[in-house]
Order: sequence, then C-alpha cells, then structure tokens
Amino acid sequence: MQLNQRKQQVLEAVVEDHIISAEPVSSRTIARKYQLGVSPATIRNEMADLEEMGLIEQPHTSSGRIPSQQGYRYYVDRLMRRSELTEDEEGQIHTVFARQAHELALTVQHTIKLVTRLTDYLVFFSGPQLERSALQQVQLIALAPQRALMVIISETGWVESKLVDFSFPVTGEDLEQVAGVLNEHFRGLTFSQITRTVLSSIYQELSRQRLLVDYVLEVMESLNTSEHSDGLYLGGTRNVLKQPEYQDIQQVRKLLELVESEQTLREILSDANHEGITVRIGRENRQGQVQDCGVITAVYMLGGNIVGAMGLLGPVRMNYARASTVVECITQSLSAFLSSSGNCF
Amino acid sequence: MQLNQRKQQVLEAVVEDHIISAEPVSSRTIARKYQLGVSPATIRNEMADLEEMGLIEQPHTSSGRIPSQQGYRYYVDRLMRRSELTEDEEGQIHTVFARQAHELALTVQHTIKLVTRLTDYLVFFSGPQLERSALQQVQLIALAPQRALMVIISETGWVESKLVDFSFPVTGEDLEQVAGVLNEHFRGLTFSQITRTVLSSIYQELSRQRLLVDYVLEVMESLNTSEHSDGLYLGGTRNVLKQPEYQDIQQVRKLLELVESEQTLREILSDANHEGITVRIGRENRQGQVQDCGVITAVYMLGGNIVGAMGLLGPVRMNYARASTVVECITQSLSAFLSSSGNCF
DNA sequence: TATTAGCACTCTACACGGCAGAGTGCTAAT
DNA sequence: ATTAGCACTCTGCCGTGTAGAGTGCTAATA
Repeated sequence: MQLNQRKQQVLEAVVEDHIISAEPVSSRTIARKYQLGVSPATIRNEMADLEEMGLIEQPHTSSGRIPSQQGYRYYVDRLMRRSELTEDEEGQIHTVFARQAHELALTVQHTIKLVTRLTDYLVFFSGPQLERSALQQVQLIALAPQRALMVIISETGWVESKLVDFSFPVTGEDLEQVAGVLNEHFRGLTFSQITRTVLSSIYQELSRQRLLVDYVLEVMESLNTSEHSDGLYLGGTRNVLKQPEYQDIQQVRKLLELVESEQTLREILSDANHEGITVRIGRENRQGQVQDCGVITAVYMLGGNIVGAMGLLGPVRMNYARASTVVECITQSLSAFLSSSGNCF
Repeated sequence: MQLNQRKQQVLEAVVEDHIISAEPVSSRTIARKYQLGVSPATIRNEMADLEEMGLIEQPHTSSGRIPSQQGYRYYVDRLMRRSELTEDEEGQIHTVFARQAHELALTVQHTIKLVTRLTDYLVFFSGPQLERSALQQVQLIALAPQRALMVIISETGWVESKLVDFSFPVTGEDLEQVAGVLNEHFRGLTFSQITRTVLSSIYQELSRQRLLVDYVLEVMESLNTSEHSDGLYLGGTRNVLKQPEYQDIQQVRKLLELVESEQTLREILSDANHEGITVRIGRENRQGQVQDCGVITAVYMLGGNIVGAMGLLGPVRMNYARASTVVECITQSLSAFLSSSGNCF
C-alpha cells in the first residue's frame, strides 16, 4: 500500500490526534493543528480516500474519523517516530538498575513500579525462566527424617525452594553427597539441558542413593515445566482505568479477568521469543481476550540467551511511540544489569 | 438501645432484604415477604420509629428504607444468625487442607481461590509473620567469594531466602560454622525473641568471624521489621465488581488503588491481633479508604501463637452472616492444618 | 486539474416535560 | 393499637426539540 505524502500526513495526524484525544478527528482539527497548508475540504477528500483503503473509519455518518487497526499498523510500521525519553526519565531507569547485587525478584518489582509511573498501561514481566537459564547450585537441607528443602539457584540470581517429602528416612550425609554430585555434573547447564538421559549418567555414581536421587530429579523436572514457572509480576492495573475506553464496567471486568487469571499474560510473554520489540495491534493478537488491546513485548537476555520477557498492554489507541521506547529502554537496561559484574554468580 | 420484638423483626427484614436486593426496602415488601402478621401501614409506623433511632434511613422522601451503618451493627451484634455452609462447601474446604505436607505459600494460594468461589468479596491473607513464629533452621550457602545465600526456615513451614554481600571474602567453612552456632542457639525461638542482646551471647563463640556474624544478624533483623513482611496474598477483585455498588467507575478505581498499594490491607490485617472474628462496618474502620466497606478479619494460629491473619472485604451491604462463617471456618481449618502432624518441622 | 467555499444534510448529546409507578405520611375509622 | 384510604412526592423512562459538530456534494476558482 503506497500513499502520497499528503495522505501520509493526514493519516499521521488522525492517529496522533486520536491517541491524545480519544475522540474522532475532524478535518477542521487537522487543518488547524497540523498546518498542512490546505483547507478542511481538501483534507476531507483525502480522508474519503484513506477510508476507502481501510486505514481510517467513521464511527457514524458525519462524524470525524478514527484510525482502523490497519491504520495503526501502517502508522507503527512507517510513520511513527520513536519518542525520546527526558533526561529525568532516563535517570530514573538507570537508578533502578544502578543498585548492584540485589535479588532479581526485587529489581523486577522496582521496575514495574517505575514503568507504572512512566506510562499509563498494564506492565507485566516473566521472571527469568528456569528452563532457559543455567544452574548455579543446588542445596539439600535436612528438615526432618523424611523431609528436606531443596534450594535451587540459577545463574541469573533466581532462587527457588521446594519441599521434598520422602517415603523413607534419609540422612544428612546422603543429602550432602547427592547435592555434591549434582553440582559437579550440572553446574552451568541450562535446565532444559538437564534431561533424564543426562541424569542417568549419575546413577552409577550414586547407586546407593538411587531412590533418593529419583525424588530429587522429579522435583527438578517439575521446575522445568512451564506450568510451574510461577514468576509473573504485574502492576499498573489502575492506570489503565484512566483511559476513556475503560469507562464501561464491562471492559473493566474483562481487564481484571486478564489480571487475575494470569494465564493469558503468560501466553503473551511466551510468544515473545526473539530479540527486539514486537507490537501487536488488536486482532493481530492470538489471544481472544486482548483483541481490542495493543500489546508491546520484548525479551531480556543473559549471555546471549533469552531468560525472560516484558509486556505492556493498553487500549488499541495506545501511544505506541512512547510505549515502545520505554519497553526497549527497560529491557536493554535489564539485560545489561544481568550481565554486569554485580551479578557474578 | 432496646427494641421490642416487632421492631427487631422489621429491622432484620430491612437488613436481610437489602443485602439481597441492594434496593431500598418498602413496607409492602416486608409485609408480604416476611409475614409479621400486620399491614404495611403498621410497618411504616415502626419504620418511622427505627429511622428516628438512626437504625435505618431513607435515601430520599417517599422511598423505601435502607439500613444505616448503626443498623448493620445492631444486626450483626444481636439479630444475625450464623449461616451454615452446605456439606459440599465444607467438603471443599477440607479438601484444600487435606493435602499433607505442602508448602504453606501454596496452601494459602489455594485457600484464596477457594474463598473466591465461596463468596463474592475480596479475600486477603498475610503469610505467617516471621516475627511471630519460631526459627526452625538457618543455612548459609556460598555463592561467590563475597556472596552467600541465607535460607531461613520457620517452624510454620515458611521459607525466606536472602542474598548477603560481604565486603570481604568468606570461606565455606566460616559460613558453615556460623550457621551451626546460630542453629544451636536459636532453634525454637521466635524471631522477635532473637534480639541483639541475645545475639551478643554468641560473639564469644564466634570471635574469629565477628564481622561475618554482624552481616548475618543484620539480615535477620531486617526480616523482623514489618516493612519486609512481604507476604500479602489476595484474590477476588473481579468478584467484587459483581456488587451493584461498584457500577460506578470511581468506586472501582478506589478499590483497585487498595489492591495495588497493599498498604491499607496490611494495616487491616495487623490490626487483627486477637483470637476470634472481627467485623468492622463502614466508618468503624480506622482506614479512610475502606470507610464505605465492610471488613471481616480473623487470625490463624500455631501452637497458641498468632502467626497470620485473613480478611474479607466487601461493600457495607455485605452478607455478614455468610462471610463471617466462611472466615471462621477457613481460619480454624488453617490453624488445624498448621498444627497437624503433616507439619512436623 | 487540483483546490476550496458554501450549503444542505445527518448524527449526537443534552435538556426539558410529561407520565406511570412505587412508596410514604397522615388522618380518620375500626 | 391497628389499618384503610388518600394525597403527595420522588424516580426513572420515554419522546421531543434543539444546538453543535462534522461531513459530502456541487459549483466556482486558480
């Protein structure tokens, strides 16, 4: 689809004005505010053409125009100019990541608060997913004769603890020995690399504790399933209510359903599996519940591997220019933070 | 305030009908549905008296009556009959707590889902507060020359992990020795009992690792402050939207603010510090943000100590009879669960 | 040929008024 | 002490009218 320059200017004006005002945009408004040097009548003609192409639409006869979802797409792909963050805003982002050596879970929570201030959309994060990150260490702590606590630490600084109940008594020595062998063999491997087949190699070494090893391996495998990857962090729900599209209680209910079930948000984040920013507008989303929303996602990395993702969700009429800048800046800072010397795991 | 029997019946009818219908209750409705054996006119006379006493009020001239906050209070104190749960509902509760030997955090999350199904209100829980529960074990796991992971396990089955950064290198042996001494001295003490003064007694024993001990103690103290007690679990936000009082977007915004900031909910739970159920109606709440809500709280116990609390929040017009039954049943089951043999820490 | 002024037309949002229905308060009768 | 009856009031709803915003079309203009 090729547009002459003036049509592009008109489309851009319609999109940007509607993003700000949430109202249909009239030809007069564009002529006055965007100084294209032509009269409203000319703009009306251009608008009629744009409407025919499916880039803008009229909510009802004789109203102004609003962008269609394809209109937003054209805008995002070809017209949008990245918006710059102010020095102050960049400063705030750097401050969050300046704190060396903190638990990642805390950092993620601070980041969410920050993004909540920087934009008016719903922010959500997946914590570093274990299956994608490498094992740093496993510890087994005896709690009772038939019970132990398994602590798993990933190289991304993620800590998971899991209670294990045995059907037979185990000694502290057994636990120590098993943990020792596990660490020796698996340190540095990603969790998806630690499969049953690899694991079988340690059976010989631990033939005496075979039953115990079985229990432990079961727990490690259960961590590997995405079902367990519990770390979904989110914030900014009440921000979204500022948007006029959420005046209707029905919309709000849909949004809260999204937030409470978390399932869809997880899905969105796991769809994000390549570097760079992804923008999905309305029906471009696979998930039915967000097909009247705009969604921006990006991943963050450690040592060349994707370890987690971030999402920003708002109405279709969201400020894509600003939102994508924020997402990009945050994920890049987070990746840099993870690779920094502070995280010397 | 003493009411004759018929006034009590009328008040009860007004409260219970309004709880169901959310509409002002007319004299005719009461005469028809609650069979007091008198005509609407008589009921109107009684209502005029009840209004004069401040127990019910008229939203506008010539409308039916709704209970005032004092009216609800009178109802809760003297008229309300505990509602029974069905066998099925009791069964659901027992099922959640039947699973032996699971992490408490998981159990709490299942409980929230359950209560969300049993009532239409906002449910929230504080996890067992460390300062109120006893230490089971501390472990220090070396991660890097100047960094360790401190894992703290309480007798309630709560696991906290905390990263510690040292300004000097420490050896695994040092860590092991310190953990050993800490466990020896403090196992079984509650966290509030582990104060600096008690701690000083171990300095002699660990004179060589004095600096290291200082670091560790600092972390343990930071766990003690309520600011850290991070475990607030909640659910059911979208349930509350079913209530007609939340048709107004303004109300919804206030509710979400409550949910997102969490501060007020924490406060409400820490106000609950005695056994039994507390019902606070509207302005009886200390917290301004919930003065148009009804709040029911109760604590749960382990070994005679209060270790956490649960809250249920809805509009002033909430079903106190049912809600308080649910709260009571859940907290009792949770207390029993914690004391059960399953938790043999 | 591209642009624009002008005008008729359409649609929305809001205010107004009338009306039915629900409910009360009061009075007088029982 | 209770109740029937009646006048009164308030809400919610529906239909109407109107102002304002915005378009589409046509004819004039550069």
